[in-house]
Amino acid sequence: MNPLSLTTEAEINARAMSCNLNLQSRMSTQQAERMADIFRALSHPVRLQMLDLISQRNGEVCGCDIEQHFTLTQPTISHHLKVLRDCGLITSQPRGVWVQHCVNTQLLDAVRDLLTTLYSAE
Amino acid sequence: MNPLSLTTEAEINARAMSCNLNLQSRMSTQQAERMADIFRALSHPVRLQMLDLISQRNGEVCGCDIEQHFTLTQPTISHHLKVLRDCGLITSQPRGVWVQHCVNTQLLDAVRDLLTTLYSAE
DNA sequence: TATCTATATAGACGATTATCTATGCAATGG
DNA sequence: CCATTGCATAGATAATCGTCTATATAGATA
Repeated sequence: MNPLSLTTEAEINARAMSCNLNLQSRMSTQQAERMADIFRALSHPVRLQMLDLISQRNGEVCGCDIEQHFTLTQPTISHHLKVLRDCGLITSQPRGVWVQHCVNTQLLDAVRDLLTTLYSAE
Repeated sequence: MNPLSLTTEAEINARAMSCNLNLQSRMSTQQAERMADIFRALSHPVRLQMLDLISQRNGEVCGCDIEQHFTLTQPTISHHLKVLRDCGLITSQPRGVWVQHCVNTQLLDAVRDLLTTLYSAE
C-alpha cells in the first residue's frame, strides 16, 4: 500500500482498518486461562444463584438450604458446589453433619478488577 | 430441635448453621441465565485475549489482525468472534473486504456491576 | 449397635463445545 | 471477467459438561 496515493475505496478502507497492527495482548496466556476457568464456573445460572444465596448469609449456609431452592437432585447440587470450590470461588468447612459455605469475595473483587483492565482502551 | 436446651454438639452446630433459612435469590432466573450466557462467552482464554486485542484499538481491528495472534485456523477464529457477537460483547461492521470489531463496553460495565451486587452481603 | 441425615463419589448418557477440513460468497484488483 | 482475499458456513469428531441413579461415608441419635 502506497501511503502517498490513497485513491481507491479499498486503500481508504485499508488505511481505516490499519491491518497488520501487530497487536499484543496485555494478558498472558496463563492469566487468560485462569480468568477463563473462573468465568466457566460462573457460566451456569444455578451456580450464579448459589453464589447469590451464599453471599446473603456468608458462612451460615449449608447444602440443604441451597438444595431446597432448586429443582435438582442432591448430587447435582453437590457437583455445582464442587465446581465453585475447585476454582476458589467458595470455601467449604464441615460443621458436624453439615458443610458451611463461604463466598471468596477477594477473588471476585480481583475478577471484577481484571475485567475492567481487560477492556479498557490502552 | 428444642431451642431451650442446646446441649449436644449437634444442636450447637444446628444453631450455628441455621438450617432451613428459606433464602431467596435476589437474582431472577432470567437474569441468571443472561449473566451465565455472558460468562460462558468469557470462559475461553482465546476469547478473553481477543477482547483485550480489540479493546486496545477499538473499531480499528479486523479479523486478520486477530488471526495472526493465535495458532488457530481462520474458521475457528471466526467462530470465537461469533460467540462474542452473539451475546453482545462485540459488534462487527463490514468495511469492504474486512470486518471491523468493537467491544461493547456498556455491556461489560453492566456485567461488572452485576457481579458486584451478586456477592455483596444483604 | 443400628439408624438416620447431610454430603460425596462413581458411572452412565445425552447435550454442548472446540477444533478441524472443505467449501461458499462477496468485494477488490488486474 | 477472472483471480485473490477476507470472512462465513457446513459437517465431522473428540472432549467436556450437566444431569441422573445408585452407592458410599461419616457424624449424630436412639
